[in-house]
Amino acid sequence: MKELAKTYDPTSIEERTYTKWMGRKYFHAEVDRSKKPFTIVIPPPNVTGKLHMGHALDETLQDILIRYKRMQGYNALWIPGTDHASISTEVKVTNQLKEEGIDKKELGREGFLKRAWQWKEEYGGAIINQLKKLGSSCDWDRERFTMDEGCSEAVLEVFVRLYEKGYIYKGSRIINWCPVCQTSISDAEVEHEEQAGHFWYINYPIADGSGYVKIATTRPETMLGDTAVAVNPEDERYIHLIGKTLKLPLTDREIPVIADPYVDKEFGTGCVKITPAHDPNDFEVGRRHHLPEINIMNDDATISYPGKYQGMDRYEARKAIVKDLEEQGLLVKVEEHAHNVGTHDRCKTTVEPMIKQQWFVKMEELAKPAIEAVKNGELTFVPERFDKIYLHWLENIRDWCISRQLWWGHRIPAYYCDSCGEIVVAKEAPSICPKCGHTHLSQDEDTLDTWFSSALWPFSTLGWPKQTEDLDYFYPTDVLVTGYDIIFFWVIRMVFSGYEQTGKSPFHHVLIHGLVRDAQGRKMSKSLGNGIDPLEIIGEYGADALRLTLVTGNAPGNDMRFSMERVKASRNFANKVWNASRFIMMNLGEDEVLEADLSSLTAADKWILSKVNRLAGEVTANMDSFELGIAVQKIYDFIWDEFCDWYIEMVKPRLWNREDKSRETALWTLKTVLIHALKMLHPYMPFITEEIFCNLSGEESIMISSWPEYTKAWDFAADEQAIETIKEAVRGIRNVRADMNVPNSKKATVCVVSENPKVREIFSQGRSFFAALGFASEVLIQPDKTGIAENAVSTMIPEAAIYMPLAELLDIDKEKERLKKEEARLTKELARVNGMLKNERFVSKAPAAKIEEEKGKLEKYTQMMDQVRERLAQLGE
RNA sequence: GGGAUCUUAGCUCAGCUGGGAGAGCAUCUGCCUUACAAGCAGAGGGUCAUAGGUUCGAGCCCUAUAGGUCCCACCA
Repeated sequence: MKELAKTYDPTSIEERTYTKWMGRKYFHAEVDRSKKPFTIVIPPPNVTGKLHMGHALDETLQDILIRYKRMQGYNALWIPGTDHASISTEVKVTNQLKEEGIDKKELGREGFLKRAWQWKEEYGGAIINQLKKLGSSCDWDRERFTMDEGCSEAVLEVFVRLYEKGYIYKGSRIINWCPVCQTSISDAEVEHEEQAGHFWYINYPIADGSGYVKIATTRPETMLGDTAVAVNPEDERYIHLIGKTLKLPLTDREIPVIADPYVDKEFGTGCVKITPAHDPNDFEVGRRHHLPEINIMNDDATISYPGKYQGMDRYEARKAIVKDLEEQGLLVKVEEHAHNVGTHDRCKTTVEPMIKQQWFVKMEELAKPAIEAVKNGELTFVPERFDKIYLHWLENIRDWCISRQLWWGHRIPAYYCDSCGEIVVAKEAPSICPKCGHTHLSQDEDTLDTWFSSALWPFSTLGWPKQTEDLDYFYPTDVLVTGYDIIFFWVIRMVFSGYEQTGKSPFHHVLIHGLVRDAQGRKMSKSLGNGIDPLEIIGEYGADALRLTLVTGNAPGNDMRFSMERVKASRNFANKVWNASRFIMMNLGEDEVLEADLSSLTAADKWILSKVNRLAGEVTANMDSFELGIAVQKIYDFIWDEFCDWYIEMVKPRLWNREDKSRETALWTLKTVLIHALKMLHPYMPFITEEIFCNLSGEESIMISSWPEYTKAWDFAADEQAIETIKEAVRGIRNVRADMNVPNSKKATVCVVSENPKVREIFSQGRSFFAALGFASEVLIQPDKTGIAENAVSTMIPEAAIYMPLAELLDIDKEKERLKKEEARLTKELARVNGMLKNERFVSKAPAAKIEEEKGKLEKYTQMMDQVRERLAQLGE
């Protein structure tokens, strides 16, 4: 047994403890058929990333679950790893090259990839080390990377399978194009934001000179690509125009007026310019009417349409076009108009819809089992409300554009015959064209969306496509912990991929958490500079304090605010635990072996055992239903309020007295209850609990100790009740002393009067600590008021009256005032209870237990009221 | 346009299947009581957004309203 320092210093302990855990391979899990597996895969942080509060929360929740299950005897496996993060990494490497004066394109694909891998090796590990600082008990021997050999193999396998099944196709579709990143992006990557814009009304002359058709647009520059104007077929205003030809201003082209029900008669002018190549709706209309698709832009969003505007940026062209229309008298009017524009979530550039050849995943069939999974309960979200979000997205899903015009990522395994153009999709490059026999085939230049590989993460990390032992045993995983912000990107894609490739949901539960915001409730962001670095918090207050802060008072799916006050409160709790332990260890002898049989325990001992026992039951239930915030709150309250503030104080007189026969049982109880509580706290605060546990128990590690279970043997309801009675008396005494301004140093005789012999027995047994807690010089216990001074101060509890002869201090008026306040409170309570019990409908309809409970209260309050009234009468009221 | 969510003490938030309003911080009053001043003992402070409804009973369930946040959506 070691002496502990006076305040808890996390820094040295955390480092040493984590090294110990790693050395002993506690985090490592192997297939063991004698145990049930419990598996979590980490949401792989980006290799470009630096640990932020969002990660800290995410990892903390996972670590809590893993440590909990490990202690419960499960074979707990937490697989860590990182994501290659195609776009962000590519941007970072490109910028790094730029600083060296190297142009990515000049360097070439191979050279670039070499640099990117170098970059990954150099910086990619940083976040992993940061995760370790949090105490994460990941199996680092199984660390993976979405572009490592195994994951890449899985990607190829899935791509080929889906292609052969017809679920992956290449096609010319309208996609979202980012002119800055110069790549296509998926629908999920487009953020819609409302922007203030304009509505330009423009006259398109009718070719036969019979007038104009007035259209309204928010993007006049796209008119260069117009190939029709559409009206609603039922719009009587325009029926006569259908089939006519219009002169497209600023061009030498003529375009038809067509009818399509897509047009809303009520909106704008009822005439819509159709630009199939630059608007998703127009694209659909165009395909329906076989309209030409005229691409008017280059990849950087400059105008490619031949003529005056060629080479201008899209916004520059907009101004020029508006100006020219105005000069030609074709601009009718301009209105202010707020509309939604799509932006690229990475770089915030306004996305340009464009028609391009891209690879897509056909979603309709794949989505079905994923929808069914939630509907039939194979997959559950915590909290449940995310079901709707998930289902709504899946039920309205569109095909997934998976090709990216980037180099960093999984290159699409499609090969084109240089001679006949045949497409071959295969895991390995074909040496010969199966169609024409030509020997030159070149691979598709594009790479896959970064989420394509993350979608396979729960099984690719376990060895899939090989049917490994690991896969068979650890898959499907149990819980996925992630933020609501990536349900669409990741969760959905993992689920349908899991069903398609493995026939199972990749996990049973999805625990959703919210965002960590700053103290003002703002998102933490680089641009605002309001981010708090988790590592700094760990350095100053310890990982345990940070972890506790992140889970307390937070319900699943809800955002939270992070403030230093809360961190300090957590740190203070760590210190509290530390000092309670220090106290116990100071009192334990050097090599004392403690043994206690339950019959030798005092009521106080049984009371605290009973409490910690019930706590174990409740905490287990809360944790099983992912109510981690509630669970830790209960542990916190137990340790601080019940164990430290009451039990330790109760037990002190027994410890001071070496002769006391119950000293040993007190020590045993202290140690036993503390260990129990530490175990429950361990998943939340792994470091401090490990340090104390090892010092206290001499055992190897709390991590591998067993989780406390509720046991009937420790259920002592009668003793709990007895101690609660004494606590009530102590509270009463403390109140009296506070009200009367009696310092604790001034001790007084305390007299307990109760007609009930059982109650007298309770106080008699708890005499020593009752005296200590109530600052009594002497405790008298008697059946009646014999010998009690007329002017003693009193406080009432059910079945007993407590008197304190503080004659010199007693202010009769003040005493009356106190009693009257009590009388008023009781009157209110009695009115409430009587109101219920006299209500016939309550008595006839409420459950029997509830009625009994209220009857009990009635009795208790009546007794107290009698005592108060009697005392008041005695004082001449 | 659709949907979700929030509105509880001065601040930040809990409150599980409906059964006497809670925590942390802050404020105030006493305490350096031999584990802890990062502490101990107390106190004050809330018509649980508003209006209805269901129920013996509503912070919790239902409906509407107001305000905030977020997500989705092809009205040019």
